Amino acid sequence: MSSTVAPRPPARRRRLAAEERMRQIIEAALIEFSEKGFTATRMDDIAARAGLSKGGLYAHFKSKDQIFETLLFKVLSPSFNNRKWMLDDGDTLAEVVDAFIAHTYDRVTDPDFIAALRLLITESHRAPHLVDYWRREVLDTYLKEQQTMLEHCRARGLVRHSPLTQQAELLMAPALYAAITRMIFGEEATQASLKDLRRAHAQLLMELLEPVEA
Amino acid sequence: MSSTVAPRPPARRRRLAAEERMRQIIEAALIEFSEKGFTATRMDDIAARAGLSKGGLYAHFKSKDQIFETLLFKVLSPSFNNRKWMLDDGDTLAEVVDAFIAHTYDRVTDPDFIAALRLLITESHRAPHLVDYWRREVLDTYLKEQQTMLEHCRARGLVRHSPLTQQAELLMAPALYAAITRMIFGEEATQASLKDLRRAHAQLLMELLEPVEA
Amino acid sequence: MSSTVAPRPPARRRRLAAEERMRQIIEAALIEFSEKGFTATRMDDIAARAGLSKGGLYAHFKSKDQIFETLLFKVLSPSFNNRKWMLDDGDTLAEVVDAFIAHTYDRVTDPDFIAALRLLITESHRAPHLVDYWRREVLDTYLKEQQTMLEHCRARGLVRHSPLTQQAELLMAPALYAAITRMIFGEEATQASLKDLRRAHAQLLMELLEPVEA
Amino acid sequence: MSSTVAPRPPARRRRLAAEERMRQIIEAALIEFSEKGFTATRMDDIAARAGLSKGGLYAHFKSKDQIFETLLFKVLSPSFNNRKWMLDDGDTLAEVVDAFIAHTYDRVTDPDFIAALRLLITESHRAPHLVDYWRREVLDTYLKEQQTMLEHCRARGLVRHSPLTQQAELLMAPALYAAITRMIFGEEATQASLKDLRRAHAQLLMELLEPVEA
DNA sequence: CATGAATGAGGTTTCATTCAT
DNA sequence: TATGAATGAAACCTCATTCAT
Repeated sequence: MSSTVAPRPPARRRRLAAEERMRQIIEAALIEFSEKGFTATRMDDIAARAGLSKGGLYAHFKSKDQIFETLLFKVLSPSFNNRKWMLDDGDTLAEVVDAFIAHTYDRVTDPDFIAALRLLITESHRAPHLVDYWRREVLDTYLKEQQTMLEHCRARGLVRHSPLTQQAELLMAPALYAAITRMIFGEEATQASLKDLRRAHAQLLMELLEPVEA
Repeated sequence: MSSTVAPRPPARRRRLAAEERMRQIIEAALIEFSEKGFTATRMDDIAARAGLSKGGLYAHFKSKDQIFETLLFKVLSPSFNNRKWMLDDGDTLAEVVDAFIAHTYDRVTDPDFIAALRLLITESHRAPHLVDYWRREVLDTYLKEQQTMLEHCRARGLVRHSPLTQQAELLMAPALYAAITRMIFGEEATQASLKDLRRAHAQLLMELLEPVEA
Repeated sequence: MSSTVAPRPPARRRRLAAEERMRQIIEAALIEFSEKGFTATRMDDIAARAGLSKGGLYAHFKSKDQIFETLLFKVLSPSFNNRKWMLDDGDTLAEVVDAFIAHTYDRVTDPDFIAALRLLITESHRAPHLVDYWRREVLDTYLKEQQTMLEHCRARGLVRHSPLTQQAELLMAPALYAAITRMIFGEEATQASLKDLRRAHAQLLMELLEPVEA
Repeated sequence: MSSTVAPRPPARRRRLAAEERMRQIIEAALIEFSEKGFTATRMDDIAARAGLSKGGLYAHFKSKDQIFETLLFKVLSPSFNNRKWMLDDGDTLAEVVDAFIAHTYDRVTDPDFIAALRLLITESHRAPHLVDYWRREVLDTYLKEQQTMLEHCRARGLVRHSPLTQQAELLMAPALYAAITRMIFGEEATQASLKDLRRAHAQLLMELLEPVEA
């Protein structure tokens, strides 16, 4: 891309606390790995984005693999996925659905989330143990919580019984569709269709959850 | 030099053999690229799976990139996506939905389809022109056809108006969810949940499309 | 040493049978490893001496370690040490001693032998299993054979009983002394003292083995 | 800044500490260099063994090479080789031989001596001037002293004329054999054979030096 | 056409040395 | 002085590509 030789700014040596540097490295790695994949990402890429030299990475991580594992561990920890997808309580169905849609599509347009999801799809095979753990302890837990919340809303007469209340995955499937589309076609190319899908998604939830009138 | 010129071998045969070899190479490349990504796949890997030596590949393709482009071109051509996702006509809603679900989940469990989708997510940025073309000429066309078909069914009183009839993506979003799950967790680990999701997906379609009784 | 840039002869690519190349590589490695030690030897050094490029080495050996192990295995196999140290039969004690001394000091001045011994001293810890095997199966066997031969000569009245006939190591200890001296001080610096030592060594054997007159 | 100037710590003490540190570093370097060779030894290894950090080494030595030279200089100085190999005077031949054997094999089992000898074999080429000096001023001097001592004993009728009295190297060659064996096979594996060799060595000296009865 | 040895560019990793703290 | 993060120059190794056979 940029074939001009960099003018080489002498780049004064900056010494940071190890913890801070590690944070920067992991953040850089998330972007690079997600954009290009594990193998196509060079240590130089990560180093440049983290603002130190290639060799400097090795003061904090033993290997490229270890950077990856550390990164994936962070990305898969419950705290990373900060509960914003959650269906929440509310006074009316419209409120509940609107809040859910808002949270969900915030997430879908969050670069860090897209990056993490892409990482999971493309490179999760490199750390099967982490992925197994994540599925059992994070994803399944989240789905069960959703289900419980739906039951709760149904008990209050806020929603009706529907396939969604059986399989919480259906709640967010359209948003995943949007995320994948974004991954493949890019942000700009999917701006418009995202809005349409989001609106239709909301309508779908309303239609499926609206209690039948007596 | 001093010997007689070797008789030209029958051209027809050789040409066929070459074409067959190329098919094998592309098939091998699809699997390897999809499993490991473009950069992590070695020419040796493709060669081994295609049953010839590394050097032999270069008799058929000029470079790794050319293999990739040829492969992506095939994968993105309408013929690869052999129309099985299509919502089809039928006599009752149940028939229509059942056929759609059957076709769709056949696809989701087809290794070649999973491989192609993964390739698209992971490596599509390597050939933006192909992806652009595919979106416009194949994907959007397909979605429009779906929409038309839904209109047709509605006109016949087979389905009712619903968010689905506005955004055909919603029709298959749960199946995409299943496909992504398979990609991340593998075939074995998602066998059971796939069946549940499939059933719930069918119910969802029924509930959303069933005409309201007068 | 030679700070001038090599004029880079285009070095036509020569394709050899794998076996022949491996022989050349091992021969080159023996010299380089022995001269500089394992770690200080670069793959480039071995490659240059073997007449191919660094990358080419990896067509024949998986790693530097594998080159080393293969080399040590060859060096420690009985065939490498071609039995020239052996005390042999003869008609008179002088003949026996002269033959032994000749064989032994031929060995001590053989660059390949010096290289192997140096390798053994400096780098044997890298392959303890090979060294263990060698001690048990090669060295101890050789010492036992020597002892047997001494017994045989004694039975024939050719030599008398002496500490040497109990510990065959004493037979060649002075030659090892010479070898070590050569290693430390180099060939040129030890030329003269080698001759003196050799003569004294022969006299020592005569004096210790000469049967006492009745 | 606003506080009182720190009182200068007693200069004497600090200087001593530095000297002690250097001693520790050199001792650590002897072990590490001897075990792994110069190139394979990392500054970290030396630092760890000397009980400070890598950077700390540079407060005392300018470079790895300087550590090495300083070390070799110490190891090759006459004081290091504290005269224990010397053949000494005595009242009877048995006494002389026993003392010599005791001193010599003490040396052979001294880890520092083994380390130094190994260093000499492996890495002496890095400081040819030191080695040259050592050969001329230390080793040859020592051999000459031995020779003189043998002459002295012979004059007293304690020993007879023999090849040993011509080439003092023969006196200790078997001990060198033992040392080399120890280097290659390790301490444990050579415990038993060392005792045998030592006994035979003593007998050999007796047999070669015992004056002939009139 | 096919093979696989060979090349050379480029990637990961190591490590002596420097320097901010 | 001491520490250890940071640098940069290699070193090992990989792999797309070429080419002799």
